[in-house]
Amino acid sequence: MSASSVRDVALRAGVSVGTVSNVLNHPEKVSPAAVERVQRAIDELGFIRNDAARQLRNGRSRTIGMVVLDVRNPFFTDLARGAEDEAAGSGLTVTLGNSDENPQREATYLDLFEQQRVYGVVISAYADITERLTRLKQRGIPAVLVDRSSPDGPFSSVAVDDLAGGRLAVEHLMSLGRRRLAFVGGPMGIRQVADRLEGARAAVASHPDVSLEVIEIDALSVLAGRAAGADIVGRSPDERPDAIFAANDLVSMGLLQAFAMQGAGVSVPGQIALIGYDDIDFASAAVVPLSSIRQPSALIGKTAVEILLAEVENPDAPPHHVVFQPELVIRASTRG
Amino acid sequence: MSASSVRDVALRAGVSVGTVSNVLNHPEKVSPAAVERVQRAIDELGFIRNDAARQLRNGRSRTIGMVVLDVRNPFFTDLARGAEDEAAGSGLTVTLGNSDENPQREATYLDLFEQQRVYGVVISAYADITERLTRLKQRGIPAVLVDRSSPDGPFSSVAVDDLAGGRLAVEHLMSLGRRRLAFVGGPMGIRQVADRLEGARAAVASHPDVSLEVIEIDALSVLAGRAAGADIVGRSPDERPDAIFAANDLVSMGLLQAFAMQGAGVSVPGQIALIGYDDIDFASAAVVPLSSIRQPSALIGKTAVEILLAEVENPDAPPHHVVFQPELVIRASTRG
DNA sequence: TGGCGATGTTGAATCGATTCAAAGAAGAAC
DNA sequence: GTTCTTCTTTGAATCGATTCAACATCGCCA
Repeated sequence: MSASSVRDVALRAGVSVGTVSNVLNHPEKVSPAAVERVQRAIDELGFIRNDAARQLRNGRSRTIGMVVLDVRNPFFTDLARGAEDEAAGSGLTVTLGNSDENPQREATYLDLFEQQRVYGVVISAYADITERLTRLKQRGIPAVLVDRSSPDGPFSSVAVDDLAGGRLAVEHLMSLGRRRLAFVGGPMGIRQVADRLEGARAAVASHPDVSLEVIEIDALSVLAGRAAGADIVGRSPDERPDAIFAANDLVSMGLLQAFAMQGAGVSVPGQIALIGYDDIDFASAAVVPLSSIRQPSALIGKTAVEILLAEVENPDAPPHHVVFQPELVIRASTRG
Repeated sequence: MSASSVRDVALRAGVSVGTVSNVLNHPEKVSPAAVERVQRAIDELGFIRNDAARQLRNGRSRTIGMVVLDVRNPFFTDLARGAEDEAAGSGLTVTLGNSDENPQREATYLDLFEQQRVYGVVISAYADITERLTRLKQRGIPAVLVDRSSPDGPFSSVAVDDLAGGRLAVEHLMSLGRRRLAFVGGPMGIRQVADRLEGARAAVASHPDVSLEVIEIDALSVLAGRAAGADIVGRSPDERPDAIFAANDLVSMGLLQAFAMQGAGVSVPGQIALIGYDDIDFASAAVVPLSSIRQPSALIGKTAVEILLAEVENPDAPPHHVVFQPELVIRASTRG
């Protein structure tokens, strides 16, 4: 019934608690005979280490805290999976929190992780949390920002060049001969969104005959995309854009749903060419397979954890900044 | 730099550690003046409770461990979200683990949760883990099975009636006049898959003119669905089924991709009607919007946590078993 | 035989929050 | 002034794994 402790194991094996602990943590320091006896005692008693006690003593937990903007977005689950696999290699776990683009929730998770004295934090930030992260750092908890390039900031980051991504997307749309472009995304407070838009603007800047309308939405979700799409459908045909760059694939899927809806009858790519961002699995399975800007999601997560591990080893090293390049994936939604 | 403890707070506030602890946990037992002084000291020192120490003393953590078959399946993220929201109401957190339909990973997570002395476990089981769960229970850690009806088992469960779901799906396909049905799903070791198939078989049983072919796949993923779809496309047209019931929406999306692929040219629902299971958001955004069997995913998660909380209060109560009824959602893939 | 190094083992001290029996303070009642 | 209540506060003991200085043992060589 009651859990057994190292003391019970020691008693049973006829050794001291120190030896039991050594068997668990530094078996090379213990004689084979003792290891054997302790192992048997552990098995017989069904002893399981108490993590809380280990943590208390060690001062830090074996868990990495991760916060993402939206767990329902496959991009982030892929990211988390990459992080988890890398962490597992060092015997660490990942706790995944979902901020839902809500500063309140984001802060709550960071507080929680601080209470838990997590090993480190990997976060796709929404609000400006420099202050909180600084406090964590003072406590000895390093943080790595993901999906956000902040080459000047005090914290390490792993990101994809969203400016380049935005440029890629819009240049592709222009290469199709489209001239009345629109960007659908938001909230603009999200750095990634702002960067993608900025990249788009830069690409358009050198083409005086091309216009770029910005349609701001309040979340990067299928629902928000669908609502924006319904608005566009409601316009007279000549006021609609002839190509849309959506801030991510969920939004572009929502747009597509609105366009394909009975009675809407906006053809993609005929009337409107459509490109998204992230290249999630579902993008290729949409009504019209969606073009997208691919990010190496799992690799981003993996890299973030690698950096985190390095920072725990060497807390005073200057921040690392890794930037991956995105890749254009062309499918039916921008073809023909 | 170094974190401050209750001792530091007590010193600064000029009270004893007991009083500080009482302010944190039972403020009603402390005089307003003392509460005020302690609060100020906490703020000034930036004191943050050490969870490991609390846990060690309390014997159990404030985290619920959850294991699902596939985090990339929106059904499970919805489930997790429902659980998380309910848990938050009681000041609890949820750690989400992903077994990937892998008994090894599943076991690893359960071990980890046992080490962590989690508050309770919510699991969508893959392998037979009765033994492990029993051990957890002896340790005082209750478990609730989700997405699996086991009315006779020793553990509480929250599920959807998959037999009924299978029946619903197949009856719908038959009502369209289809006669050469196929079930695509697997591995059969997954109870939910087996139940859905059994429901399908039961529905077919009373229709001697209807056949049900079983196409077993090795994972419930888009990829596995696509592979199965390619096989079907490779058959001569008169050997193909005229309706398919897929074990979940990911599989049906994979099938659909294969059918819609250039050169495949299998029309849905013209040549093959297609219905999935779970009714994930993406199902309605597919090439052909997919019919499905809807499960109240968030509600399942929420209910599981409710039961868990009750079991911690009252460990000796007999297991609870909740079964929700699924719902048929008809879309273009089985229309016309 | 004594001395030295190498190798293994010991167990008290430690991490930090919580608990609870005991002591203290303030007030009420006689 | 004394006794009883009631309300607060105190601080040592506790949870369980880990650490590390001190101790024991053994073999080896001078």
